[in-house]
Amino acid sequence: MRKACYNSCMDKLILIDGNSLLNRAYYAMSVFSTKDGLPTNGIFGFIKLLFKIIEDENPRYLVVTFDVHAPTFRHKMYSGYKATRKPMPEDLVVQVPVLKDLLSSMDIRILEKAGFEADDLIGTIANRFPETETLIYTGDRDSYQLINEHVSVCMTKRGVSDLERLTQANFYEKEGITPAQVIELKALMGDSSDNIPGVRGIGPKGALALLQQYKTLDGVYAHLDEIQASVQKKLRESRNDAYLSRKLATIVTDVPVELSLDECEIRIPFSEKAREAFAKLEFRSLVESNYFPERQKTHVEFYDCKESDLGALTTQFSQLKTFSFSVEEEGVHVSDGKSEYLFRLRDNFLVPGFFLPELRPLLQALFSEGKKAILTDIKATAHFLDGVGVPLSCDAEDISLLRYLSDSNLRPSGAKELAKDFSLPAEDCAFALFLAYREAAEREGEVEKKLYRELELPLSYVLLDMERTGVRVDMSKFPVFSDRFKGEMDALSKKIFKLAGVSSFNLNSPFQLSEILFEKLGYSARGIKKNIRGGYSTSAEVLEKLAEEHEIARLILKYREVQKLQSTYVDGIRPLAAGGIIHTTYYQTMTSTGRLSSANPNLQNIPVRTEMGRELRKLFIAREGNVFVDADYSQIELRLLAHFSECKVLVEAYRTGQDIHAATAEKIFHLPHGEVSPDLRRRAKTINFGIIYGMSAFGLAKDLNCSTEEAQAYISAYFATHPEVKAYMDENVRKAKENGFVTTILGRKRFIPELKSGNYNQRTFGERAAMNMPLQGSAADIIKIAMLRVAERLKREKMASQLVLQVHDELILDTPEEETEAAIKVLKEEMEGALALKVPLIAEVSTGKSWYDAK
DNA sequence: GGCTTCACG
DNA sequence: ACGTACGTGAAGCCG
Repeated sequence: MRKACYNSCMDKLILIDGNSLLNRAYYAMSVFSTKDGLPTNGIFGFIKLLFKIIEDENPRYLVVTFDVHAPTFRHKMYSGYKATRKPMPEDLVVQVPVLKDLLSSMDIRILEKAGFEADDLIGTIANRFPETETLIYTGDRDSYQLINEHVSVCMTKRGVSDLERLTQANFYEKEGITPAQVIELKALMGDSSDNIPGVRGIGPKGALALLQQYKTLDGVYAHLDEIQASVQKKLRESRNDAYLSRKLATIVTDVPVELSLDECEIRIPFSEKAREAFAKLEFRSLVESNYFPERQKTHVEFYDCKESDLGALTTQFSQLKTFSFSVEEEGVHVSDGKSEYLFRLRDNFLVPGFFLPELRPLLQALFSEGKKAILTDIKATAHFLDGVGVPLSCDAEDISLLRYLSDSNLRPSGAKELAKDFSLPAEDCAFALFLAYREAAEREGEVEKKLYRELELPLSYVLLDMERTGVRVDMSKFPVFSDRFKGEMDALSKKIFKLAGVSSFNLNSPFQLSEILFEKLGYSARGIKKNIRGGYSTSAEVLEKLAEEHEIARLILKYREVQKLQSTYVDGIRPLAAGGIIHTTYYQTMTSTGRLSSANPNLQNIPVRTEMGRELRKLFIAREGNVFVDADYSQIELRLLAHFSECKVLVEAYRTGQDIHAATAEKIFHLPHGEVSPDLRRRAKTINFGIIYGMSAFGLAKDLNCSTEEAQAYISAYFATHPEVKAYMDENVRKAKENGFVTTILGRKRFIPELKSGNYNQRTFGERAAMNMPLQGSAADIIKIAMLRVAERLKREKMASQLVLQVHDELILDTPEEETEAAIKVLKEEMEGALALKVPLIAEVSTGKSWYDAK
């Protein structure tokens, strides 16, 4: 909400490039529309951003500019003009007039003028009120030239929420030129998206170098003779273009428009007319916000549980059908969609069991059968209720899951943050859940709704059971491991210090270690990596190179391994194993691909690759009289690659049950069948992994410890023998660039805003993510289906086996011994039958008394 | 709190 | 010409 603004606060003017921000908002939101089919995602995103700007900046004045679609004055001057900008998609075009009407209804000043770009209008206004602090919101870097002591630019980066603020103070530091040099730069380098030719043959690098030396275009041409011959030639040939470009790039700051500051003043709350316009667009959640006078009032009532009579409220709540509920530090929030009730905790802090007995009848009334609870996190709420001894017997909706399915890049947010999103005060966080649910219900597409209702929501209950059940650990083994590891570390560190010729140093400090290795001992290895702060890297990769010659590096590697096992897996896990059972938390909304993650402790990264580490799996044991039944999908991501790409070689190999890595080796190394050496098979395996990750020659080379050229040859050979895979990957990237997102086999979406980045690294990262996500995410989809099927079937067949672990492609049951055969059957059948692909899905099952044995 | 390192799929 | 595999969580150091 607009904060009170006193004497210290200067009147601020916000200038918004309407087309630019609408465009960003459109691509940042998933597609949704009103019940009449009018798409509104761009408008919605724009308004959210507008509200955020108002909240963050508290401006007194605000103007939104729009382009009128006609060739503009500046562009017309250049005869070669033709639009190279991507045309607006049709379902965004229709949103433009609607947005303008909406802004008008809010009494927000709109500025547009035929023949002038939004840029020019913004420049004109920024120029006109030099007394006023002015902030320009745009995605157009041309606007940088407008920066001065009273004008700053907020640049939209990826999506819309990420903004970079450029001011006179920080501009040079960030961009390497002054704002005034922006047009000089463009004059030299040009801009294809704006049809500014620039100097043919000079790019960003060259232009920057010239400007650093000669400051301006005039300066460059005044010193032509000093400039290196090849560049000089280009400059001479393109002189006219350069000066024309400079003109084209210069924003007009004297457009004839009439505008006074008074007309730009924003008035909050907005009018009744605006409220109706919002309602018409079905932005019901926003209608309820403080921006409108008619917002349903929420009554916040405080109860000290000790002193209040909760009986009347309990009766009142027991009549409710739907309610929202959130546990916060200061207390428990409940809303009926009209009011907010806060059950404040003594000392404003949640101490389990401290106040709760008094609240139990009320909670029982709320969570009883037949009701519906709107929550941010069903699992967390259920665990909370477990602590009070109240069962969660009613239906529940989970806002976190809904948000996650609408955009897997969103970080999980609690009720308090949702309240902020809706411009509500934090006390109204339960009420915010109502709004969030309504909004999600209004706007999610059918695919998201199905994924929510049929996959993630039921899965959350399966995960809840897994977390409640927990995994048994053998407490007696902790000291055994601890003693062994401590002894080992002692011996290793003594030897290391001796070889280093020092009495001691902190082996766990990469900095101290690098000093010893690279300065005191003066070692160096080919391609020693520097880390960000310029220091030497001591990563395993570097140490392994060093280890070829130096005993000390071998010992340090060993020390590192043992130290990791001790600190993370013994000392880290032991305190979480109170009572001999570990209850990990599975996060269902943490990853951008759809995978689960596990924390406190993380049970998805228990060592397995080295024998010493793998021994730790002896800590995890089945319950008394039980065994673990453990099944993992065999190469599920590669099988999905075969499925999606329909690559003949891959499909054939999987249908006939071949050793896939050996088969790959035969193809790319042109070997006769059955003559693959273990080493070549290993290489092929690495290449197969590389394919899944959107491999680069460099990355593959690093992993194979070979030259980049050699790695590139492998990649070329792979794509030559698997052309459909190449086509599939290219198609993934193409679609991702076109739509802004990629999808899994079930339609789960991941937006990849990095693909639109001007930064090469970000963009190629986006491309790799676009290749990987459909595979990793589809594998996640499939094991989630399998988990639902396994849980359901165990229940249906009244078995006592319990799901206890999920490790991405692996499921583990804790099974009574006499049930072992049945459990194997259930696990294998439900995993393999989870989804029918063009190649078989295979789950490999093993059993054992401990996780170590179940391999 | 950011960086480095390293455990897993 | 330029840095690079995809996705996580946890521990320890250092400012």
